[in-house]
Amino acid sequence: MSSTQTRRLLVTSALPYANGPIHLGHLVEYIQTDIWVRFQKMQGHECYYVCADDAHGTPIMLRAKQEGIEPEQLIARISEEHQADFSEFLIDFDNYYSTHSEENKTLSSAIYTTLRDAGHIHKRSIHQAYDPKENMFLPDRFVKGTCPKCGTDDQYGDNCEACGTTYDATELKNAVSVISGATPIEKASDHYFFKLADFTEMLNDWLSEGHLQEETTNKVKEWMQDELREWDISRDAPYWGFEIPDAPGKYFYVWLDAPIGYMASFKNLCDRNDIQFDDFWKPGNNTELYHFIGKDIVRFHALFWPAVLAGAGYRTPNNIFVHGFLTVDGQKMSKSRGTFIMARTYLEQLQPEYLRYYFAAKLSNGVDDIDLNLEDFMQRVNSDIVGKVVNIASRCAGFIKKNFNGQLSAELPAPALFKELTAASDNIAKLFESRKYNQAIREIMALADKANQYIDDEAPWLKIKNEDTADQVQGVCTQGINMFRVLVAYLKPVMPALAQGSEAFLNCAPINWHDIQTPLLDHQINKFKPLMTRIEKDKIDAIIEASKQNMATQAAAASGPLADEPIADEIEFDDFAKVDLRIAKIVKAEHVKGADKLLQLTLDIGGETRNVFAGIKSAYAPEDLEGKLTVMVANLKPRKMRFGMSEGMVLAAGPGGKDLWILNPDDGAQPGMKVK
RNA sequence: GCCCCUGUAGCUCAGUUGGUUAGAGCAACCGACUCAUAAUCGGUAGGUCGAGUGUUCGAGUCACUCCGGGGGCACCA
Repeated sequence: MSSTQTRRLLVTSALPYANGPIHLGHLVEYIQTDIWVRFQKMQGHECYYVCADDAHGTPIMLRAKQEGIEPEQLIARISEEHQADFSEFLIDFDNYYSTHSEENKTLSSAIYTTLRDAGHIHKRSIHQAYDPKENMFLPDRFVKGTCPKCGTDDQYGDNCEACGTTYDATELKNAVSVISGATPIEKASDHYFFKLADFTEMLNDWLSEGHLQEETTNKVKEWMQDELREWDISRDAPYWGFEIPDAPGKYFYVWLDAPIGYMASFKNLCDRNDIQFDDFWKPGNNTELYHFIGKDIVRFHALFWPAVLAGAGYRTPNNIFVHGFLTVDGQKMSKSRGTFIMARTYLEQLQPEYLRYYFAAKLSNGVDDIDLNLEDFMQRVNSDIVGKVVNIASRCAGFIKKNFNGQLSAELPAPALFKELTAASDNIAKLFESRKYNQAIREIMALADKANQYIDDEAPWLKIKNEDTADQVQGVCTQGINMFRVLVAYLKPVMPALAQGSEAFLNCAPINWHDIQTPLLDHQINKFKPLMTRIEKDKIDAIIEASKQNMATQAAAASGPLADEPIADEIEFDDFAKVDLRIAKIVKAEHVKGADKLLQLTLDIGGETRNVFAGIKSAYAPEDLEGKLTVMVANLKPRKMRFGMSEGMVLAAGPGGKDLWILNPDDGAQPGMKVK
């Protein structure tokens, strides 16, 4: 790996959406990328790391409206927050920009125009749900109603969570706009499509060149088996984004200008420095382009993006590095459990490098999810970094300072052992290069164990007491401190601040990958100060507690139940009276084979029993329900469901998932009593 | 529903093209040491490799089924 050639690399992380704060899930990617970039730079390569806020799209437009501000104000504020979080996590972008920029507008328009002129854009009319009150077309996620197939209420406009049917938003029954509560109408509109199928051959070739991880290639090939459909790249006004040059009232869909945002951010960097943009984006140059992304956006990056680039005369990426998602304590991050942790919440309690180290210790080059196990996190960081690595410097520094005036010896007493550590350099470099950080960390820690063993064997604390051996102590500790220096060099991409602190202690120039072959000898070092302290349990508890509270206040503010689901239109008393609500006793509750969300309930309503399927499996175990009283709609027309007839409906409140609560009458109510 | 990934000691993970008594770190326990941020060193113990069936002379490693976890099924960013 001692490549003497300087590589030229451009690296990106996915653009965070300018609609909310950075959380630990996001950070997996930025930390993974940052480590890789720092490693490349340490190798002496010319490497640029760019990113930007993804600042367009309907959700941002709506959120700004809700807050009563302009979208520009919203994205400016979010961008500031994002950048503060990244910077404190030591994510060292060469440029952090926004997709709402002149550069991006110019590039998006130019790319679109080229594609259009080459015949890759197709215009046709489509029918879409339209909110007559807000005068806007509604994305599927902004329409809710009753599933046309199974009759489940409160489903989004794309597919039914209960029966899994997919449909158009226009097919929903009793549909309402999530924004205004109005009934959407169907309206035709011209949309612009990118003819992805034109690039089928190009993409097949590109895939077979082995650019992607094996798992990703397989996934994309699977998609390629179906005919590649046209990709809708336009949205109707009102929309927050760039207007399409030749189509007034039509805007680029956010997913078109977002990846172009990578280019725009880099363009902005080039214009401020002496870098040739075309060297990195035009074909035929000896530069490398890499995108780090999560597995949720593979489709956009591995199909659309290369096709768009190729169609517009640009180069395609060398690779797209896909990583998995973050789970916390083995499960999806959860707001109610307090494991939906914001970057800011973490930073208020703990240092960023703990997390950088832990992620590094778990990240591989695969797409598997990684788990942040909080107990393990604490133990691992404390043991590896504080107990093993930093300890080496800590236990040697005192002797050197006290007995030898801070002066290192002129030679190493165990050069072979030192060589053993430095000889690992190539292998560790190879592991970083191939993003097997977990293996690199394992190697580094094994070396740290060797260093501690050496010091134990030499027992400087005994040697110092004996006049015959006291002068050996300088050598032993010099050996220890030099081994520490090698370890810090290996860890520097992961823990740059630790490295900086170590450089101050060692009184040496910034450590790079290749210096370590030469030990520091006959050299004055500074007083040792703790370079890293242990993680304490109460800090972690504080993070969980604060995360729970965050969510509570956030839920209460902008996106409360009333905001999410506005109160429906007024009704007459007679309309209400039609609904016959009865107290019901749950006599039996059981799982339904094959159903993800349903429980089958047997309800006693005072002499009569009803069979009801309720979509509450995510929140209740059958045994928790049996014997309970609740409220049901008793005169609802029986509905045939996949698993049988459902003869009524149980009333429950809440957004869904774990957060779902069935109604409970006060004590004294009896099965069959009418609720009025 | 269809599809993908995943399930190895208490925890986090290694386990190469199927081949001898399944490995490591942390935690636990015992011992040593006291230079060091209750750090370090040596040792001990701990696993029916999610469950079952199959293929095979032989399976953690291949196939199928089931169970648990994560995710995808575009127009949602």
